Amino acid sequence: MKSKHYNEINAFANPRHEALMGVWWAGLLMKKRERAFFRAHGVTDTQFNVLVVLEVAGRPLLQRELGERLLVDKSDLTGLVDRMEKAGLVERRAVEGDRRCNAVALAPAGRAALARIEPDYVALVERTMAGFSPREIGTLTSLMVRLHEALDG
Amino acid sequence: MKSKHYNEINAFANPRHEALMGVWWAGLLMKKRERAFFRAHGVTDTQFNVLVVLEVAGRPLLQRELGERLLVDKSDLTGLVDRMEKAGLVERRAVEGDRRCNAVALAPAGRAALARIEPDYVALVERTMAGFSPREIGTLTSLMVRLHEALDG
DNA sequence: AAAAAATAGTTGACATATCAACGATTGATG
DNA sequence: CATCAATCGTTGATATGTCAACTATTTTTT
Repeated sequence: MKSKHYNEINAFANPRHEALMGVWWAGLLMKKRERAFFRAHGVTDTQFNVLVVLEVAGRPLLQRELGERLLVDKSDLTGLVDRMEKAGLVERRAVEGDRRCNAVALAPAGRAALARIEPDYVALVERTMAGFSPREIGTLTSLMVRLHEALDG
Repeated sequence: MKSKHYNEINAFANPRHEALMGVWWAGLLMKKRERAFFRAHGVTDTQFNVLVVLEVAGRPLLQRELGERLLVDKSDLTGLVDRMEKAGLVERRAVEGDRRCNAVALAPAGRAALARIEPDYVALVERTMAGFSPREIGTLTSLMVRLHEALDG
């Protein structure tokens, strides 16, 4: 991969823009790297995120709830859950008392995929962040929290 | 938009993962916000990036060069340049001495779009980062540079 | 309860994205 | 110079992502 041209997009010689662009660029690099990593493990990065969210929630989630947690549009969830259901990773269940909704639940193949992939994923994260001190990790997290508020709040 | 569920994906109670996830999340929020911003200005975010890269380069670029600078796959550039050419934003030019390549050049509508959109975009960036001190901006940029190396180097 | 508003999910149109395979060309090597 | 390898772009298959319009079903209002 090896991208060399980051500065060539930083058109505005503006420190604030440079910082924001750095975050954008890092997000793009992470996305690409994760896509390759999860592909080698038999799922897509988005599908893995769905599995993790279901695992953390500890209960089936409505497609709406999945969308909120993953910042995925509801209209994309239809196809995403379709594909995951076809692969046996999750299953749709009827919801008592509201026939508008589906609950999406982890299926056996989904739990198996989580158990198989998570250790490698954690190791990848550790390796990536190995060069940062605990203090720097804390600084980074708190800057990101404030950036989320600036972007979203 | 207003996303509330960031922590619910942070499955691993791991500070390094939390920091990395923060960057991932911020990148996603930026992507979504920029998509809406540029849509309201009549282009897509990816297309605007193409225009900026061409402007900064100051010369027509091969599709390959565009791809390197934008982290966009060459096979995606075919369609991207097709759509931008159809919209009059750029034009393909033959390259002397190498009939394999296209050079992509800014067209008048592309320059006009840049002139029209850039001021608003800069203002958006300024507004987003207004809550960060110059020192914090510097810290953020240097953390991002190191993260790029960890992800890509 | 009847009408109106809100909600969950699907569908369709479009724009990104990735990878593999391919065609045309050019460069490198013997 | 003849072959082989590398390069640039396109195409096709698949997966994401966005938005708007639509259906079916609750919930709210009156």
